[in-house]
Amino acid sequence: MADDAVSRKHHTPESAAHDVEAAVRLLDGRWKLLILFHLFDGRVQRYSDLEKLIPAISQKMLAQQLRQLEADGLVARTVYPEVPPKVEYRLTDWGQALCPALDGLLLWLERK
Amino acid sequence: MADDAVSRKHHTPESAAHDVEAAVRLLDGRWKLLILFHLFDGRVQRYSDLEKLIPAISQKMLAQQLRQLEADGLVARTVYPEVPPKVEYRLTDWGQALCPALDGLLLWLERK
DNA sequence: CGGCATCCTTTCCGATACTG
DNA sequence: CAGTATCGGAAAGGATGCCG
Repeated sequence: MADDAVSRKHHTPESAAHDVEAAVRLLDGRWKLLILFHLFDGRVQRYSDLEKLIPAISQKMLAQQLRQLEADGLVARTVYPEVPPKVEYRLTDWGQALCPALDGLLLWLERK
Repeated sequence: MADDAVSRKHHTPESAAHDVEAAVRLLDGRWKLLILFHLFDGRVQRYSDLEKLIPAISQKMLAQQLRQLEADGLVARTVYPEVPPKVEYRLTDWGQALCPALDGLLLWLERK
């Protein structure tokens, strides 16, 4: 058996393409990568912090992209029941683990 | 100054996001990953082979996605001046080098 | 065989206004 | 402060027909 850390799912061209597409779809959307890279250093950011860090984004898109990242399990959202409201965003462990994978893409791009 | 294989471009959140977006855009398009994974094993495929391998794709999209992959340097196109025409597609070295980077994304996805 | 041109539908996204 | 609601334009993508 020895079916441990080394074992990998078997992929056909179709299944590999399907799975990579699923991964890419998680990153798709005009602003998601920008948001992620502002969280990769482990910082926790408030909604208004992200608005300042990404000046060109509209509130609609910021909220929408954050909702999707949260629904997909990359970002965690914490609401503090205060007045005025305070909401913080940070990466999940899994979201943080995306960083080296994206670095692989950067290395590939630099190789061009 | 020992500025060799270890040296890396310095990235801000903006530049890293911008570069990864550029990489993702090369893969974006409903069918590109499917096409790439049918070429990753080193096989050379004719236009009509790809049509058979990806039955759901329209001719318009197959041609368009192949043009973009070619323009972006991932795929090489060879035309044989015969009647009837014969056109073959294969990965460039750089295109082939994308495979391990995508595998990193697969590993990340499997980790979920 | 290996396309390109055209039309049409769908999805994405920016701008703006409003709210607990 | 942290969103939601609505509108309209732009862009991606599917269906179909024609061509060297």
